Amino acid sequence: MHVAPYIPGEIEPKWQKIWEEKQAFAATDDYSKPKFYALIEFPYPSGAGLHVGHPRSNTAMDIISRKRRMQGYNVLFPIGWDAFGLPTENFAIKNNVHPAVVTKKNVDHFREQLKKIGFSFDYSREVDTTDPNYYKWTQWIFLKLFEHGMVFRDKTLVNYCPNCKVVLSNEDSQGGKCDICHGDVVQLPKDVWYLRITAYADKLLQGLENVEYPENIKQQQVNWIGKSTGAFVKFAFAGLDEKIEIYTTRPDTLFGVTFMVMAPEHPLIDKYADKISNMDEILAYREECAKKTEFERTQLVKDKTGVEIKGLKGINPLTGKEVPIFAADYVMMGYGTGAIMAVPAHDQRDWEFAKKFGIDIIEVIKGGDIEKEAYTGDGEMVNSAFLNGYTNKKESIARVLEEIEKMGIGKAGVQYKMKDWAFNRQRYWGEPIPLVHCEKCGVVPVPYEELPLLLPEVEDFQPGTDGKSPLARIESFVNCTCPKCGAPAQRETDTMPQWAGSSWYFLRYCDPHNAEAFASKEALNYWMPVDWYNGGMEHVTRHLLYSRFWHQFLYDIGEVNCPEPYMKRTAQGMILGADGEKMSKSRGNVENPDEIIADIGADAFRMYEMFMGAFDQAIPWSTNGARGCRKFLDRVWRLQEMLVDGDEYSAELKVTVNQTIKKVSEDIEQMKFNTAIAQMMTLVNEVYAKGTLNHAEYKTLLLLLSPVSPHICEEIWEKQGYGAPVYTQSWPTWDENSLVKDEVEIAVQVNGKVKGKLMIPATLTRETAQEELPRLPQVQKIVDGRTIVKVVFVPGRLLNIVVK
RNA sequence: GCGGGCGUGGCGGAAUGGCAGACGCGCCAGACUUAGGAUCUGGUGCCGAGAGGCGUAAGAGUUCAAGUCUCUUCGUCCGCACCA
Repeated sequence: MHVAPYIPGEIEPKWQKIWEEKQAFAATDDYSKPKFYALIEFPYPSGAGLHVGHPRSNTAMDIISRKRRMQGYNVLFPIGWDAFGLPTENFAIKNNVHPAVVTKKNVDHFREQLKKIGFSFDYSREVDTTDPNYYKWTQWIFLKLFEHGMVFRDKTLVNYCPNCKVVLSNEDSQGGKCDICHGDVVQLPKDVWYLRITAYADKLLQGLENVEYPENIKQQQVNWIGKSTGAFVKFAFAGLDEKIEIYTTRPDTLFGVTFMVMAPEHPLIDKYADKISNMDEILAYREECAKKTEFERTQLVKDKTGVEIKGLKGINPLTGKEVPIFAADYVMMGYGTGAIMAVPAHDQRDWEFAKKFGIDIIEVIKGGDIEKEAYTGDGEMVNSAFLNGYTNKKESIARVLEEIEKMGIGKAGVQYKMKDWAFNRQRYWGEPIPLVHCEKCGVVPVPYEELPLLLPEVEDFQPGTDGKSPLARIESFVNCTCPKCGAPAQRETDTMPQWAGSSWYFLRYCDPHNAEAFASKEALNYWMPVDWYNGGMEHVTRHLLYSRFWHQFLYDIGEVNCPEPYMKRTAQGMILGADGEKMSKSRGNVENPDEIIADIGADAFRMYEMFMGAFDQAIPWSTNGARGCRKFLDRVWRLQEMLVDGDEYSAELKVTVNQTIKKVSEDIEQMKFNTAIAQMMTLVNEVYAKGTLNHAEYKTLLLLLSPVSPHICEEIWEKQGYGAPVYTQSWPTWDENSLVKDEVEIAVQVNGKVKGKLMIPATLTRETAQEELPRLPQVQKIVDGRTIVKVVFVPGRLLNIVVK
């Protein structure tokens, strides 16, 4: 029988329309069924549209979702738009259109592109972070955070991008570069709203123990949080009624302190400026440090700089000895207390500084050569009064902590590298922060019933040169009455960062149209936590941390039922350009999915995205490789010409079909899509070698292939009259007894080297095989008269004969 | 410096400690044909005419058996980085 050619351009739109009309993939509110919540990071709808890298995550979770539906789960696989953000705003400014107009256009384009790939999203649950019905609840959660003391205002040095004219969080300025424009970030003193994420540092760490994340993701989060344990110790200033607190992880080396260092910006320097004889020099040094670029701070690390603070001396609280104090930029204001005790004998940085400035080095732990470098290992304590003779770091730390606590000069403590989350942005296209500044009452939250606090319409979104948001120029927005006392007051005019809306969107999907709450308790109890969340590595120390923080907070105040939002997290590898470089417009190596789909069809595109290599690894795009997948689908299509009757698997194909069901079922769960697809190719190759296949075999192949390439499977299924659509069918199961052939070929080895092959019955037991196989003439020939010392038989694999 | 990976054909990559290179791309040969970005069949790690030998970054070790486990070295990628 001859079939018409396979034309994906015709069948794909046809099935996409059918799925849409039938609401084929809408999650139901039948809470009695087992649920499966599959999540991908909702896209930021940029003007550039999708490139072939974006759908990799979606395709993987789409395959898993489609399979789970066929396995009887009530699957929630939603999509939405993370649409607030600076790129849109910058585009809007440049082209003089409203960001909302740009956003709508981009969202429509993204949705259209995604639909063309045939993802089984539940579009009825779409969310959009810029929709007032959505950001009402972003603001609501913010107010809850405020109510519980998790929001505070502080004037500190902040990361500021002069190009984007915006304050950035630590997470958004990693490596000293702005996350949006990649320009240099500078440190400026500024009044900023912070979210107290550090209060959740320990919970964020502990929570990792109960979730299934890859080790590298856990490690990155642990490193980012950067917990260290140590002690806070107070050193007095000689001749002054003032103490300066330092943080150290090595209180056991207190007797080795020969100087102290303060960050150049330390406020105590200013407080005692009149006692300092070289204040001019210090101010000049401070200015010099502020000008240093990130490159100079990190790459020229070895060259320590600093200035002695003349007129101030520290007193070692254990010895009473006076030590000099320096201002040096290897100590930073943002970590610990901004001041340290320096122990050059046992800290390499202090050692380098001491060498350069000619400061004493006192050994308190034996075991190294402190003339050559600092010794940080274990050893016998010396020159340390009551600590002398201790040899174990842990014990000496415990002993000294006991002593300083008794003396009231210090205490054990912990520090984190993670800092509180700088939360306000001086820009237009974000959620307005629902706070009011009242002269009498201070900062007053907008009442819950007034939410959403709408983003006002403006003519001009240019960021202010005065470091203020464009909202500050709109008098009708700024001027309001204090919700508490009714006096005239001013609104906060900064907006929230892009990460706000994405910190809880997975909760809204559970019940997206709810007007009374961000989601009903019933919906949350049923759907949460997310069962499987796939996304990019670039979000590990931002979105993934922020959203865990918000969720843990909502759990603590009883708004959600589970402490961790995501049970399992996986990450896809990046798709690189054909040249092996990251895809970018400037390199000209971007592959556009629309063109690929026009060329080979969405089904082949989806398949290649999964077949090209290990899912979690970066991989270069190859259009020829993608065409190989199209060739395979052509072969699957032409199987229609080879059909014969039969409701049961044929004897010849039974084993391979069962193996394929098993391998595809198991590999999909482990995201080993490439080997799952390879196995289906093997099956099809075998069918071509045989020349025929029956309906039972074809049906199974179509069911197994349907999560990867759904359109072609539906079309063949319909053409062959196999009944209700594939997406409503059950996932096939395999028969354990049909996984091996009756006769198997094994390798015959001598001393571990393959010397020949042998066909044996698959049922042969280990005992019988080891007994009888060596006696066979063909085996004897290989052994060649040598003495057999040992025989190892591995069923289905090999026979190894150890000879002398 | 700290943390986490990864090193296998011309290329992308397979391999619960058990026949290295599945599957695909590319390439070679043949068949077929209303010459196509078709399709089908066979071949394709390296050396060698062949028998055979050698092969998973390098070296050692454990084992009947190592790409896989252990140690050392080298290379490479990612993240953080003067974090006291």
